[in-house]
Formats: sequence, structure tokens, C-alpha cells
Amino acid sequence: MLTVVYCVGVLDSSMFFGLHSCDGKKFKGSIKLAWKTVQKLITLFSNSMEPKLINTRGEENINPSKQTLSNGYTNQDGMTHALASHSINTVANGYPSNTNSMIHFNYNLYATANQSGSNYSKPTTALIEQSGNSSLGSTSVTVSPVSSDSCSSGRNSSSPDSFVSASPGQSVDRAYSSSMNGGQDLTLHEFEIVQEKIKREGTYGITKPPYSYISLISMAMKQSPKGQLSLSGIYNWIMGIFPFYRDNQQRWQNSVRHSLSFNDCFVKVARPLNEPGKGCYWTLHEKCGEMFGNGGHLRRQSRFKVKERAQPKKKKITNSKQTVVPKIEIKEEEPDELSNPSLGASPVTAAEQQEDVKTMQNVTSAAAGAVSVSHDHSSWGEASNHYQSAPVISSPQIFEAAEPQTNLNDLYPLSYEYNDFSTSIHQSQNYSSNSSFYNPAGSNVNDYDGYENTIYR
DNA sequence: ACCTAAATCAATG
DNA sequence: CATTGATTTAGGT
Repeated sequence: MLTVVYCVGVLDSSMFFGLHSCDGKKFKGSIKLAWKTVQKLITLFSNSMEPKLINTRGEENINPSKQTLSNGYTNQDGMTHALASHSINTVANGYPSNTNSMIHFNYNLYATANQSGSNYSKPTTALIEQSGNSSLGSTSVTVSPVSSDSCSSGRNSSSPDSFVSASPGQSVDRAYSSSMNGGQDLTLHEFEIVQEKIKREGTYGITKPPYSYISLISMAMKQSPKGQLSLSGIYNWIMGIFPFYRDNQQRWQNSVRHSLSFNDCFVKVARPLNEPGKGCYWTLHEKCGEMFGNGGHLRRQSRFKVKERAQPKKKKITNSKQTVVPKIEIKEEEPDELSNPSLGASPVTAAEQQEDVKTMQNVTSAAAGAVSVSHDHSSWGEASNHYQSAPVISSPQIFEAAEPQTNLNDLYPLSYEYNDFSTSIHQSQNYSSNSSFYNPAGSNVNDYDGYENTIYR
């Protein structure tokens, strides 16, 4: 049994859903459902609030002997799976709409329907049951409507700039620390809060979320099964979760690209040679740690920097007081106990350099050990229906032989097997000490030089 | 008020 | 799509 957690994208004539096993053990990738199927799903929702088993063609399964989830959100392990509601019911501006169907997937109609109490506005979560055989034909889908009459109202015509506040209903414990949540990643915890809000209200709403782009990108990456996403995957994830970002896409997407390139916490992972598609994958630097350990997700205490640019670019000095602060260089392997920056477990022996302290405080235990990620064909944010893409297991010697990279276009030498999603989906990436994986922690951190370059400004 | 992270616009490849 | 510069905005102290 798989749970459809998200609609992660809308392309041409189909929608993509992120999948999650109900036992919480295995991630199964994403599934592409044709528009016809999606429409049938919604029709089923509209006609009945009862969970239904259907196949990938939207045909009802008459033998629903398998387990279904009553609420569509929570499975046996107690994990919360939210949403898809607004994703199914709404489509970002510019998304294709099927004008021949009774259901029009465009936002304006959604707004209209929502205001008129249409069933279209009902949040939905679908369950997909997959047989042992991974052929699409044998895949069935259970749809389980989630009642809610508190969907946010449809958008108005205001520009996004008018939405600047967080949801008033969001009472986030900003002081939440890893010591309070068993060491869970703070960003993922924040995402759980988002999920809960969506679960509660049906949609996140059109307000601008109180997260910086860096935070949003981090969330997207961390929730992805393999900790990496393509650019479009990031776009889709953000739009799927936060309706606010279905507007002004050129603006914020440019900002996302800028964030990815500018911030050392984001590193590129090469797309496998045999994999179609353009662009690379992006992942988090394995040493960036809890960037938002200060409790807020708008602004980090300090930027995560890898190393000073060898030849700092000219910086226009308009103010004599303005100086180019040397970029913080990561040095030394992380001590074992850096788990909680909020507890002040600074790895730095002394604060000779305040900047060093600030940087290192961002490094947490999550940074220790190897990052287990691999090229991900099936991330939620990806327009892909590759259920079981062959993991790309890069031989370590590839990296051992790699010269220090100085080309700005060089990719982050990450290509790790990802083999257990169960521990990582809700607990950040799965860091493994398996020696068969490339272990960047085993090398001097100064080896990082080259694959990113940022000036501190 | 100040510092600077983040956002924005945009040129370039 | 990716990088970078320039500039503005705004969070946090």
C-alpha cells in the first residue's frame, strides 16, 4: 500500500504524485497519473467521501481487500502524510487545463468553485496500492477523501507582495530544538508543521510562507527521498506545497536559481550520463548542518561558506566602512557532539574567530558521516514515473582520482547509494557510515575547495 | 542605527 | 539552466 503524498507536478496531460509506503519503510518513487485518471479520482471524491480502490486508469477496484487508511493522512507508523488537496484541486497559473473535461484544472476556476462550495475544493489524499509487480496496469489506487470545510479562500488578485505575513494560525515553536524532537532535522520538522497546517486547513493558503528561499529549497531537498532534486523538481515542490508561489514564477524562480548558485550550502550533483533531461541535481552540502537552528526560517545567523574564493572578485566599495569579509573556510572534521547548535555545543575550541564560531555552530551531527544520496529519478518533485530506477552507485575511486575542482561549473562529487528511505524521509537524509559509500567526512574538508566559490559580501 | 542575509533584477554564457 | 554582479529590501541585534 502506498500513500500518495503529493501531487508534485503537472505536465502536459498527466500529474505526478509522490508516493510513500504505508508502513513507512520503503519509498516507491513517484507515479504519473493521466489526466483522465486524475479527473476520475476527483469525480470519485465528489460523489462519495468513502475511500475507494481504483487502478491507475481510475477504474474502481471491486476487491478492496487491502488495507486502506481512513483519514488519508496517518498510517500505522503514525507518520503524517498530508495534502495533495490543493495540488489536485488547483493548478498553478499557466498549468494546462483540460477544457474538454468537466473539471478544469486552473486556479481561477478553483477559486470560483471554492467560493461556491464546490466539491472541487475538498482536500483529498489518495492512496495508491501497488502490487508486487510494478507494472502500471497492476497498480491500483485508493482514493480517500478528507473532509474539510475550512479551505482557504481562493486567491484574490493582489500581487504576492501584499502577502507578507505568516499564517496567523501557525503557532510554531521557534525554539524547537533537536533535543526536543529526538534529533530530527529542524527543517523537516518545520515541514511537518507545514503539513499539519495543510492537513488542518486543506491548503497552506495563499499567504507567503515565512520561509526564505534557502529554507524552502532545503525543505524540498530534505523531504525528497534521496536528498536531491532537479531545479524543476524544486520548483514543482514549492508550488505544490505553497500556492503563493504559483504566481510570479519568473521572479521567484530566478531567485531560487540565484540561491542555488550563490549559496555554498547548495551543491550540484551530476545527472547520470544515461539519464535524459537537462540540468543537474541539487543537494545540500553535507556539512551545512542545521542552517536554521536559530529557530527562524527567514534568515540564518550566518551564511554557510565553504572556502574563500581564491581570487576574490572585484567588489564595488561604495562605503569605506563596507569591507569584504573573508569567507569562512570549513576546517577540521566535525567533533562527534555537534548535535544541537541550540545547546551551544560548539566544536570550536576557542572563539579566536567569531566568524568561525558562527559557521561551525551551524554544523550539526547531521553533517557527520557520509551522505547517502544518489541520483534520484523518482523524487517527488520530479516529472518522472520511474519507480525503481537503478541506483547510480559511483565507484569511490572516481572521486579519489578527482582533482581538486577549480572550475566553477564543476559538480559536487556526490553520487551515493541511497538504500533506506525509511529513516530519511522524516529524519533528513540517511547518513550512513557504510564504507562502500563515498565518505566525504573521511577526507579533509579542504578538499571542498573548488566546487564552490562564494564571496562573502 | 547598523550589519548583513536575503531578495530582486538582469547580463552573460 | 547556471553563474554572477549590482542593488535593494529587510531581519535581527
